Amino acid sequence: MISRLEALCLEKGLKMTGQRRVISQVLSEADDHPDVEEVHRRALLIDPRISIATVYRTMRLLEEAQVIERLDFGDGRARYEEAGADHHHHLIDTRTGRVIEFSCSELEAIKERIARELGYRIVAHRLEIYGVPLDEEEGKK
Amino acid sequence: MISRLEALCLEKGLKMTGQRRVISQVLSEADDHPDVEEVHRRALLIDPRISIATVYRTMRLLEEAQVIERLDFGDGRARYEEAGADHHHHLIDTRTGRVIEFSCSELEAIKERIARELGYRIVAHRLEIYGVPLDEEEGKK
DNA sequence: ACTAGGAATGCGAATGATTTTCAGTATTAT
DNA sequence: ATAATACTGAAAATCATTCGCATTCCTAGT
Repeated sequence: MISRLEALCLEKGLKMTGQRRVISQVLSEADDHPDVEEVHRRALLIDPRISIATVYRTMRLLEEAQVIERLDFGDGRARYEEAGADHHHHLIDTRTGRVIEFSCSELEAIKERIARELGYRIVAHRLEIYGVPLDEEEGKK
Repeated sequence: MISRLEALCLEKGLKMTGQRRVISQVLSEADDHPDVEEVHRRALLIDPRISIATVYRTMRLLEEAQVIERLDFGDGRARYEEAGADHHHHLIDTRTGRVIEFSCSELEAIKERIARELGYRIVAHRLEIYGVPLDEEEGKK
């Protein structure tokens, strides 16, 4: 069967190879924000002959085709998620690395307004909040 | 004379060496967002015997001491700015790389609210908008 | 189906930013 | 001043990512 991302790739006219199919499947099934090594690890479970170089190449390809989005949580490696319709942002738990997604239409509106006031059209943007759980804070007292 | 950042370092009890003084001066005088190589280049004009390794070490030291802030505009190298009192964000011109700073108290309030709703206390956050000038858009028509 | 030809892959080497190692030097408290 | 300790320069080491090249795999054309 065809994974969600594979279908998207076909729509965009990308040549589909065995390894791209596997990587598309991995990314379709992911509900987190894996880095390249993690994608490779998961891909190897499906087909053990995929090289990390191919994963890097494919991630770049998919990013350029806007099928996935590259994220950066400041830890030195790129993370990825499916390029969604909904504009959301990330709250990163600095203790555990857990990532919570959220979205806020007010935020979007304010951003648009700020860009317009500065004379710009937004081509991309990102908001990340790094935080620690409130309940753990209490625990420390 | 003592540069603004050098004073800050002294306050924080950092040992002040010749090269740290030079780097502090460079950073105090900068009104842009230089990367490590650029800081090194400017430092060399003041004292030609400063090594890039020392610049890297000092930038990290100053970042940890919260004297400067590390930025990341997605081009693979770290940028820095003086850690300011005012919470501002960056709009990056994707055509020229120019960086415009802006701040918005509404944004701050919304972010705080979102974090609280998710059960977190903010320890850091960042918002970057990447855009192209509106007037250049018109020119293309 | 069958084949040509241009992509895609795998491997290892190359890159670019950053960190570390280590021997020598400078800084600060005494 | 002096000792103890931290800092520096230079080069080697790392880490994530990209590239070069020989081989293999798709896709279009027949």
